[in-house]
Amino acid sequence: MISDVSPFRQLVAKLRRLAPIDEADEAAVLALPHRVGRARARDYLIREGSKPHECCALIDGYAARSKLGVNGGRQIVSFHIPGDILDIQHLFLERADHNVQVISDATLVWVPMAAMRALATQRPTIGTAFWRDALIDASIFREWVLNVGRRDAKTRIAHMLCEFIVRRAAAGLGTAEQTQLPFSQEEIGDATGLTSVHVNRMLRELAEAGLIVRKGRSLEIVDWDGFRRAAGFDAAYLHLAA
Amino acid sequence: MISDVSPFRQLVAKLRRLAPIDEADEAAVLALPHRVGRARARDYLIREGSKPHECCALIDGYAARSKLGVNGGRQIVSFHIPGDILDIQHLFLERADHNVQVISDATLVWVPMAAMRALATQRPTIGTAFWRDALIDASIFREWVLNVGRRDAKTRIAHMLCEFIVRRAAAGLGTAEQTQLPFSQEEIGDATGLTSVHVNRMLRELAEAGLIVRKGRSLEIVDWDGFRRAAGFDAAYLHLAA
DNA sequence: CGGTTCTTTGACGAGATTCAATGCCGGTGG
DNA sequence: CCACCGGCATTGAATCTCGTCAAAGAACCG
Repeated sequence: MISDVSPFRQLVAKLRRLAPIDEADEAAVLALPHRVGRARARDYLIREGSKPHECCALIDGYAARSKLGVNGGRQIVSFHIPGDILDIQHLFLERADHNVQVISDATLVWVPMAAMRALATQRPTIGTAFWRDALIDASIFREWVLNVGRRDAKTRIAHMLCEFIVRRAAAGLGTAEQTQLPFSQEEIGDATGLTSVHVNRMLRELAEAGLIVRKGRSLEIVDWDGFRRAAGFDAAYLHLAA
Repeated sequence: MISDVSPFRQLVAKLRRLAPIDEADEAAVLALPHRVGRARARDYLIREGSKPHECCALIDGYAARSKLGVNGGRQIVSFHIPGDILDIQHLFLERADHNVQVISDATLVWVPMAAMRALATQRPTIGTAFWRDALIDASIFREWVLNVGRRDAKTRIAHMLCEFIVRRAAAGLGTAEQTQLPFSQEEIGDATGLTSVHVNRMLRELAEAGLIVRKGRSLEIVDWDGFRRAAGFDAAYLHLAA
């Protein structure tokens, strides 16, 4: 399929939200050597222990980072939306310390790591955008430690969903009430440190409280303010204002 | 007290472990404008919501990053040792999204943020070291999400202590058997998402298993291999080899 | 349609929290 | 030097949240 839209459109939009990049910066991104790829739900993009030589960014679909516990249990440590760079850490770290998987069918753009590194150094504003992106990622991980460590199951699930919706909205991908959340209950469990069984029970309670509606396998928020309040969600840690 | 040792000695050593910095790089660090400060156990260095204009690094003592839950519960998200930069994130993010507290009496060096930022851009190798430091921090946060989300209480505590000991050893601050761990049981609980009561019970079991010895308020590992095995600890995520 | 994946529900058990009381240690001041 | 005090550590009992196991039902896919 030949498209008149650059595979870097979402990425450029994201970088623009992170730093005041100019036209030369944008041109440099668009000129990056690359290939576009597709992946199907559950495909691995990066495996723990590997040494990635390409950097990939999401064009369409959703992805998750995860680690495996000794008992075989999976812990998802973050979710990603179109425009996100999925492995900026390998600009400066050789070996992957976690897995990256898509959780829906997805389209991706792959760029040689060396080209990304060169871009970051030759275009300082883009370098700053990369820095901010990595630091915001770290802030999100900290919030997840708090989420999993100190919130009860219902609040925990709601908080994780709030974050996803707010990030999605900030990327111009739809408001809370419009968003169909793409997670299975098992994925929600793996992200919150709960079992899918318990996630199911909590979702039922959230539905009984009139905050969400479950339609088949996906769910929607119907009372955003109430939901946000139930989650105790404060978006400050996302550092959305540039 | 006038000292012939630079307040940047530990920091330079750390940067050297992260990237091949040369003598000019080192000279640039040593020439940084700065002031040395002291703090007492439990003092705050950075408060959530503030806008730091100085960057601080630990010279002596220990520190922790923490966030507060709605119910008032504290979640510690990382511990820090001498040489660590405590707020590299504020090079590119305006507002603090978490607290930084010292957990023992400590000595610190403060550098204007603008000077640190200039150092990172004018000395590319130091910039790389900063990048690696930030990315390794993020890797540690990911491991903590897994730790708190998917490991049982005893393993969780052991894992967190293993990490601390290994990082300390990597900084040349003593081996496992020599190390007197400086944590109260409440701090261990806040770091692992447990109550101090339950931490107490788990420490007793670890002691009964002959892995640790508790002396008054501090504790020591007596069987490092066994302890490491009990924790299921694999140091890969610390990215120690440069 | 047939198989697979995901959801739902119940009964039971385990692990962690809560509450409350006691003991220990180090520091401070009389 | 001793008495007191505050911060931690320790312990037990009762409780509760969440996990485990198991089975059945619903939605989606080719």
